[in-house]
Order: sequence, then structure tokens, then C-alpha cells
Amino acid sequence: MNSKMNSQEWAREKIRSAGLRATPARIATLKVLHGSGSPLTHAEVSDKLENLEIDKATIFRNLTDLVAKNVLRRSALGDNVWRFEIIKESAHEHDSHPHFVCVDCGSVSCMEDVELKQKSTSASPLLEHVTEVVLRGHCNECA
Amino acid sequence: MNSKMNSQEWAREKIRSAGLRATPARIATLKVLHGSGSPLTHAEVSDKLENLEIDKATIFRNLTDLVAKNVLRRSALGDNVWRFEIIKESAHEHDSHPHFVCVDCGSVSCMEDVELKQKSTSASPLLEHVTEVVLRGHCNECA
DNA sequence: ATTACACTTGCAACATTATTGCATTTAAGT
DNA sequence: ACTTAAATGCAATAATGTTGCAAGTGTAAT
Ligand SMILES: [Mn+2]
Ligand SMILES: [Mn+2]
Ligand SMILES: [Zn+2]
Ligand SMILES: [Zn+2]
Repeated sequence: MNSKMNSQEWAREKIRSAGLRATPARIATLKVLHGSGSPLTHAEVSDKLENLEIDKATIFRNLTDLVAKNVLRRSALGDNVWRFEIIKESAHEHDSHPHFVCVDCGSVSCMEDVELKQKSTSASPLLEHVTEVVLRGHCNECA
Repeated sequence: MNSKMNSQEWAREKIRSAGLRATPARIATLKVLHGSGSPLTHAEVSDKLENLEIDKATIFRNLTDLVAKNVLRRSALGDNVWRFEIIKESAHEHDSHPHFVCVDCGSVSCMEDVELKQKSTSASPLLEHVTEVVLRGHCNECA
């Protein structure tokens, strides 16, 4: 991944190496998600692409396809809306991290500094089988 | 709460002391939830009450009303469906516990033996503000 | 027991989020 | 340029949840 590569080229490359065609809709979608610090809903992606007038079904299908190819992660954060974020190709295979959703304002944040600890060893399911952690509550803004 | 009290009487009492009218639909709903070891969706409650032929809007409204009166807890467990469970009037005011949802079979379990621990102190939001914890993954049944 | 009335219900319409079918268009290899 | 499987636009559909309103009912006062 060349450091001189711009966002457009990066997105195109990402899509192509996933075995998908680099269409304008996909490139634009990936650029939007790349510039976001937290996962975005379909509606949020659509809003940022409104000038391109891409059909909502197309955006949904592209998001779904990119999830299937492990380019994006789809998370269900508890407010009945899917959110999508780019999977960073970092050190760990399982770089999934907890997410926090504010029940007041709906803001979402990625939490890299929280870990889980099991009190007793009794219960099923085991923590090893946990693939996603969602915390809900009141963010600092909403006190 | 008399130990001889049957489920019907218990439900009626619970509803009345919440300041609501003890209608057949509400009593039946509470009895169903009382007999369940994990939170139930609206659809699951409806299924168990199908012989009573209660309108779905009524069930939704009753569930919502009982949540407003702190008789039930409504949880968003990440699969875009609300779930409802009875709030046990036990020791702690905040007796909310983490829930686990299997992404394969959809089963839900209440986890009483898991606690959260924060790695660093940097991040917002603080854990004190977290009101709900949801774990998603693969249950023991689904390996 | 009867009555009165606010609370509750049933029904249908509506809202939101997401998915699917199909004809048309397009990306990309040749 | 040509070819074709992949992708898109559009409209219909599904699933979950909400709302308006007329009719029915639980409760308490009489
Ligand atoms: Mn994240
Ligand atoms: Mn529970
Ligand atoms: Zn907030
Ligand atoms: Zn399972």
C-alpha cells in the first residue's frame, strides 16, 4: 500500500483485490467509510453520496458485498440499524473492538481500550466464542 | 409477595401496583415472560399468546407501558429486534446484566457472571455510563 | 348492582429499515 | 471495439414497529 496512493486509488485497489468491479458507487462508498472515525449506517453513507444519486438498493448491495469479501465489517449496535466500517488490516486477525452507542444522541464510538473479564467459569457461552461486544449508555456529551 | 400466590395472582398484583389495569392481555403477557429464562421478542410473546388472539399493537403497547412502569426491561440485543424481560426486584437497583446473542441460531442468554474491565483510563465514554452490555458470537450449541 | 369515565383494545393505516426480481447498463478482459 | 458476467436502477416486497380513532372494558364511586 503505497503511501503516495490517494484515497481514490486506495479504494479502487481495495475493491479490485477483493475480486469486485471498481464502480463509481463502490469507490465513493469506500472513500466515505475510509474518512470516518466510526461505523456509518446505510442512511449516513447515502447522505454523503447524495450528489451522486446512487440508488439505495445499490448502496445496500455494495455494502453487503464488501462485507462478504471481508473489506467491511457490519455491526448491529442495538438501535435497529446496521453500521459499516472498514476492517483495518492490522496486526491481529481478530481486530474487532467493542463499540459504544449513546442511547440519547445515537453517536457511536470505537473502543480500543476495554477488555472483558469473566467472573466465574461456569457459564455458557464461553468468552472465546464472543465475536462482538456492544456497550450502550450515555455518552459524555449527553452526561 | 405471598409464596402461595400463583402466577395469575402474581401477574395481576404486579400490574396493579404499577398503576395499570389488570387486563387479560397484560396478565397473559406477564405470565409468559415470568416463565421464560431469557428475554423474549414481541413475536415470541405473540406466538405464546396466539390462542388469545390479542392484536399485535396491543401487545406492543402493553410491553411498552410495562417498560415505562419499570416492570419490564427492554433490551436491544443487536439483531434489530426488541426483547423484553421482567425486572427482578432483587438486591441491587441496577441489576442489569450482560446478554449473549448467538449470531447463528439467535438464542439469547442472560449472563450474570461477566464483568467489564477497562484497560486504560483514556477513553470516553466512561464505563460508569454504560447501561447495557451485549455480547454476540457463537453459542455452545452452534460450536 | 349500577354507573361513569378514563384506560385499554382492535383495526387499519402508516413509518422505517432492509431485501428481492428483473430489465438495462457497464466494467474489464480479450 | 467486442463480449459477457457483474452491477445498477426502479419498483415491489418483507419485517418490525408506531399511530389515529372508534368501540369496548376495568375500576372505583355511588
Ligand atoms: Mn469500530
Ligand atoms: Mn436477561
Ligand atoms: Zn450522547
Ligand atoms: Zn447458537
